[in-house]
Amino acid sequence: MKAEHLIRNCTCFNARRAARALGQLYDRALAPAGIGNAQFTLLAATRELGPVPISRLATHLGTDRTTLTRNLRVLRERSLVTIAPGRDARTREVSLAPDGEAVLEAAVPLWRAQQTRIVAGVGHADWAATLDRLHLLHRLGESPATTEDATA
Amino acid sequence: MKAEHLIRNCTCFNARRAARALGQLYDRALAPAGIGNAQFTLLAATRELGPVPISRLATHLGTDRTTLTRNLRVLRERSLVTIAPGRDARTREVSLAPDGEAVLEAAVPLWRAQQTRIVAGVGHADWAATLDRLHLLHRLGESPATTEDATA
DNA sequence: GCATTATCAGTGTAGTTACACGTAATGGAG
DNA sequence: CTCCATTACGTGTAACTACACTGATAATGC
Repeated sequence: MKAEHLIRNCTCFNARRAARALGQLYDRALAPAGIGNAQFTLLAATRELGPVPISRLATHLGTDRTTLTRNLRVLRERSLVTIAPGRDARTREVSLAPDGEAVLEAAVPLWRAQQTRIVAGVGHADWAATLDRLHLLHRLGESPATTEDATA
Repeated sequence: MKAEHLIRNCTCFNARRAARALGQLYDRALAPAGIGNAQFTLLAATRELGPVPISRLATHLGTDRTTLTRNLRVLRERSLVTIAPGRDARTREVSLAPDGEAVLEAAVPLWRAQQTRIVAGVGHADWAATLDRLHLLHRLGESPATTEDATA
């Protein structure tokens, strides 16, 4: 951990750089469907979770709630999702609109092709392990404390 | 790869979610120094590379060149970096300003503490492997083709 | 019932990110 | 020396991201 190679070893920098590169890659793959990787994720999650309150969606996706509010606005303006008040008057529930279903159907094969290329690039065996690492990093970020250093 | 758990297996989504979580974690750790993780990276890279043209910095950090232009503007307005024309009149070279040195010096211990927590959380042995995975993902994103599928 | 607390959501503000496009300077080919 | 491809850079536009703050509704305690 010499000061000279600080960023080369920074977990945060490397994770974010990898995420940027993958984001661009998936964005280009999904371009024919007219959506980016973030929107794809949002549409897919909405389809999976059915009518779902925004906060629950945010928790599920690991994004800030207010970020989701704005990201949903873009999809809503394109009629890809609908947002309606829930039974609890505080909540607003997100649903996949017909146009959103169509776009998602067009996007899934494009996503699958790109995903397959990545899995092949990493190698099938290593890919599962890679996904596990990403899950672990996410979990470490979510639970900031982990106060017991586990004598590591 | 059932359609139901599409995002759960998406390499892009998981990488970006992990990056978001780590970004927030490092942001909070660096807050006392008055900078975020992206700015920390930028300052550290500038110190390492000395007076450096923007494009070279962009290549080095894996960010878009135009993104760097704007991110540098923020640091420049805070007098953390200086930007001067290079010998080649097309280039503009970035240098770490005195204030930037001070901020960076204050930030490094904060960074190191957070970095250590992450390394401990992942486990020393696994951490190196994790970093390798992130490097690989970055590389896969950078070279989109990798045309030879290696019979995978 | 009423006050307090907790939950859900939006806005103001600001930083990060990248594509499409345009501009200026360099370096060769002729 | 001139023309042209290449290189380096900025701007317009738009999306993604999150914190601090605010308002509205629900749930709980008395």
